[in-house]
Amino acid sequence: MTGSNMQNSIRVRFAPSPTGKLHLGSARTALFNWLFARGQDGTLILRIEDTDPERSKRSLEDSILDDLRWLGLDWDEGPDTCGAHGPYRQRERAETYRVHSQRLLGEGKAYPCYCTLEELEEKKRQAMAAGRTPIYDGTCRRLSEEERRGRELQGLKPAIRFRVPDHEIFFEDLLHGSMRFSPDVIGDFIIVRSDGSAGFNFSVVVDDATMGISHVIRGEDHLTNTARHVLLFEALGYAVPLYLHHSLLLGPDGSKMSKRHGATAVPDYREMGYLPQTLINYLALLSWSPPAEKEVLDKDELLRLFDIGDLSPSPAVFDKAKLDWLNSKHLHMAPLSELVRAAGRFAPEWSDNPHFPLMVESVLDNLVTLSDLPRYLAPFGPAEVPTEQVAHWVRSESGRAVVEKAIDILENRDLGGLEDAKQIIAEIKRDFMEKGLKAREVLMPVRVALTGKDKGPPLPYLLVVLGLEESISRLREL
RNA sequence: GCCCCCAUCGUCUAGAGGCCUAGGAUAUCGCCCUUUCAAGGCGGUGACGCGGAUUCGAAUUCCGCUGGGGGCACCA
Repeated sequence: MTGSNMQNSIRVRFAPSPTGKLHLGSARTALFNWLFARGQDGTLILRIEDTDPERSKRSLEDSILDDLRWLGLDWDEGPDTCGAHGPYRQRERAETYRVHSQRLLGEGKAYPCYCTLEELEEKKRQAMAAGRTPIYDGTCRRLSEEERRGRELQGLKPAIRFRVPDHEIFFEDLLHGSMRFSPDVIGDFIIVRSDGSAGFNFSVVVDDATMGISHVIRGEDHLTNTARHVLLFEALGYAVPLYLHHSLLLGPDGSKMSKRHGATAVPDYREMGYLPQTLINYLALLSWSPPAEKEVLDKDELLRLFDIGDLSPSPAVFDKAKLDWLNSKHLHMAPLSELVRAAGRFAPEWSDNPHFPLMVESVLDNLVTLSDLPRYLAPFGPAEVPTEQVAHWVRSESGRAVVEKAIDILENRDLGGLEDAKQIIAEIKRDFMEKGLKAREVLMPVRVALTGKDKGPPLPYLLVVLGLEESISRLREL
């Protein structure tokens, strides 16, 4: 990834965890960060939050990077680059976390906690039952040195908890304004697990601090976590970054979009035949609207118009119908060559045909996604036996006459390209329309004779792709 | 349960006290165009959650309620 050379102090990050494929909601977060960074000449950092050894998979990291590239969201520093603030995988940053946690321990801002998982579970259950906020009760907070030694001798491996100070927490959110949290609702939280690995809240803060992150742009599900983060920044003596929590992406039922809403991963949409520019455009339209009323935008236009401060604070429901509409728009905007390249895998049985670009062009108006291709391209295949409903077109007297005439014209003409074909069709049409037939009474018999169907691409395309010989032979077969 | 966020057509949104008998997009319905299917053009249906307060005047400000969402892990 090549980055901007005109970097200033604006540094933002996108920090996916490789526990699943790139989610649409994550992609939207990535897009907001990207638009902000690229629009401000800032630096975009890609950080892999793989601290959960159970669920993190390297193959998923690869697929996330792959999907980000497919979307055209590039980064300046990340696991695949050599940046000054690396490494960019949290699992490779253990030493940094260790140093920082030791510091907090040494300063008494954190303490070892020997409570077992079972004990904690029970405490939580009791708190819930009693109607209290299920936060840590502070059992290990005031353990004496002796008590600690005692537990160590028992062979207990402590986790490290942050000692939440007894003062209110304030921070500004760029979208939500002033936020205030009481320390009573927070409770000492784990910063290092008993296996020695850093917890999420801790590694995020240490990384944001040591990577020089200036703006943290993330989903609103992190809004309450931010209170903890601010506390950690302060305890560590680092400057608190600016925060912006954007709205969440919702499923049709109004809850946070998740697997049970169906396809939620970027690669799912890729496979369904949506274009990357569609996804980018659509994701940007959720919680944001362009100042002019033009909604179909490419990445350059987005970059020019988008202002992260204009984001709406209220959540947005993902609407596939509008995504479909947008995709058909982008299908029309994309250069044919690009489309043909992307279309190949959706219509492998056709992609080697020298007329493939023409075929794609002929059905463009019908497509919602590229996966619709085979269905609409079918008329280019072997002719079908006409069903009863369509057979009448070629059985009628005028229908037969039209077909005869078409054969006659085709036998005496060259068929070089689309223009020739258009002329041929026009000629057939002209002849019979002068005799009082309607256009459809002329062209439907030809269509049915050629394909056996009453639906399909414009006739000139059919002629060119089928070729003169094949066209004539199909007309004759009738 | 506690804490936090949010609240305009089904959906995405415009609207920062009078320009709003609330605008656009999508979806939906109808008409036109059309060799088919589409695409396109035109038009219709459709929303300020409720209650107070402030004000000459509130979708727009304030409070309460209701509703929805998120968080409260040795997940991220």
